Amino acid sequence: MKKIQLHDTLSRKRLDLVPEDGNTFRFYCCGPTVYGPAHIGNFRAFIAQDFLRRVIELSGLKTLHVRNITDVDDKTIRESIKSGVALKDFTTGWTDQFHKDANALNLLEPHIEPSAVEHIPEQIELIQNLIDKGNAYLSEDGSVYFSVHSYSDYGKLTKIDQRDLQAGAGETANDADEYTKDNVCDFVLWKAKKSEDGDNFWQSPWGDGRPGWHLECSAMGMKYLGESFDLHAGGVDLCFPHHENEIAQSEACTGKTFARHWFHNEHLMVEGSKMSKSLGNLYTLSDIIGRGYTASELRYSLLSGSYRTKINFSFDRMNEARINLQKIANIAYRLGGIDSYEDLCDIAVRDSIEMGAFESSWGALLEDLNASAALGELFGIIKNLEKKLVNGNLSESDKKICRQGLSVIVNAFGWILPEPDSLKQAVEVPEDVKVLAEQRWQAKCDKDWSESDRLRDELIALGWVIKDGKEGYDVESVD
RNA sequence: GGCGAGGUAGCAAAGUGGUAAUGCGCUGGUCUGCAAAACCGGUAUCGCGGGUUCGAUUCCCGCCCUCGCCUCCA
Repeated sequence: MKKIQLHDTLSRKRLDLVPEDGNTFRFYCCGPTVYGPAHIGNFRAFIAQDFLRRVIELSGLKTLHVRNITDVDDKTIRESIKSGVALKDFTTGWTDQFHKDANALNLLEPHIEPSAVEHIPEQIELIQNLIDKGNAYLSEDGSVYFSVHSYSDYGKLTKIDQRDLQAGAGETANDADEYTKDNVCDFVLWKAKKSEDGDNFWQSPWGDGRPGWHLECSAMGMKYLGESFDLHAGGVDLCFPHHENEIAQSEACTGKTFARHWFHNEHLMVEGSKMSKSLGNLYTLSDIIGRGYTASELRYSLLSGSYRTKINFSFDRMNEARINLQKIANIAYRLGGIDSYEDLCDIAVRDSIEMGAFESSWGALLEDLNASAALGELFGIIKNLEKKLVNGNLSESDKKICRQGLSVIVNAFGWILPEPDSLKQAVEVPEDVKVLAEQRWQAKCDKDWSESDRLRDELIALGWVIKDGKEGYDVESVD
């Protein structure tokens, strides 16, 4: 089977995705900061990562997927204190909520989901290492900073020139911290205890305090995936400074390449601008469901454009998702259903999966997860298949292969399909509706068109639509 | 100012040096008493101006516009 190709932010090239150990693809995703409900923009990132993982696994590779929970940082501490709940309880509540949403969106569970607050010893060790190597220094207030000057490759991910950093420093510096830094671009590894942090501090060789945000991902990534691993993922906004800093502190410490491949998804936009609380254009999964849409429809929407392109969220887009998912569900039903993800992965590990007519759609996914092209191919294939099914030109063995091919595509996108239309007719029709429908059919048979049309309008008003056939009719619920 | 993404039909969105997938919508047809549903078909010369080329939407140069990052952020 063809290799997966994926764009790499660091080299800015499309590269073959190959696990370093030739066996298991090890990757790290920056997880949620659990201080409130994740919004659908956050989920775009997690869905993109899930999509990547599914394609990798369906192509026959094993993965080791680590996604952290950020449960100690400025925001979690601030919000927990504001709500009067202990940090641990506060973050546990939002972590649970995140899991519920992730589950509804059919995200595969990461193999390891480390919590930052439970890895403080590892973070302290990393800091000590950096101090010993001369890459970090202690400031007067007991904080520890990473010295950007000490790492000559600083800025390689986002192509930042150190001179530019210094030039821009005067404008972007945080006044409160400025005097403690050799260079304003130095970033904090260990934050000295402050009164506003309440009880949320830990002991360290440099006094009480807490770890800096950038550090946790380096510490946990290296702990679970090794000093060098296959891929690191996150939203584009994390490129700088978060990932740039992760690279600096990790590589300064180990002298090895931190992540071999960088995967960044673009933002989700709403009404043409970035989703944010201040603009009031922020949606959570609950908001979407409250509007009558399903999590799967959201998932379809968020994957219907390239992960590297901004997507403008809209309810028109959600409606389109609904219609298309229904179309896919209908063909899936006619082919005999969808095979489970686990079964498909089992086959993929042993052998390449036969894609049959769906080869072109799958091929598009292997080329930098080209979802748009894959969907384009998919609908073309579906159209052909329907024609064959109608004409009875699809043999049982072809049908079986098609079912498998479609199953791979459906599972790669991770859609949970709705009931096919043909099963929806089984929905219980109320007696009075049945009576009206029967009366209409009679009127129609009697060629009493005005009465027939009147009864049909009446049924529509009740929310039922008549679909006439040659020998009879069906009654279906509108929507 | 620095870095980055993007401008393709009403909307969404791929793609390619040789006259542009796909989905929604719209529209014509078949079917129907008329509809609905279904099926068949139609629907763009690719931001603007130059250049390279036999030929550019696709390559190069300039310009305009949109958006993101540069402070926390998926």
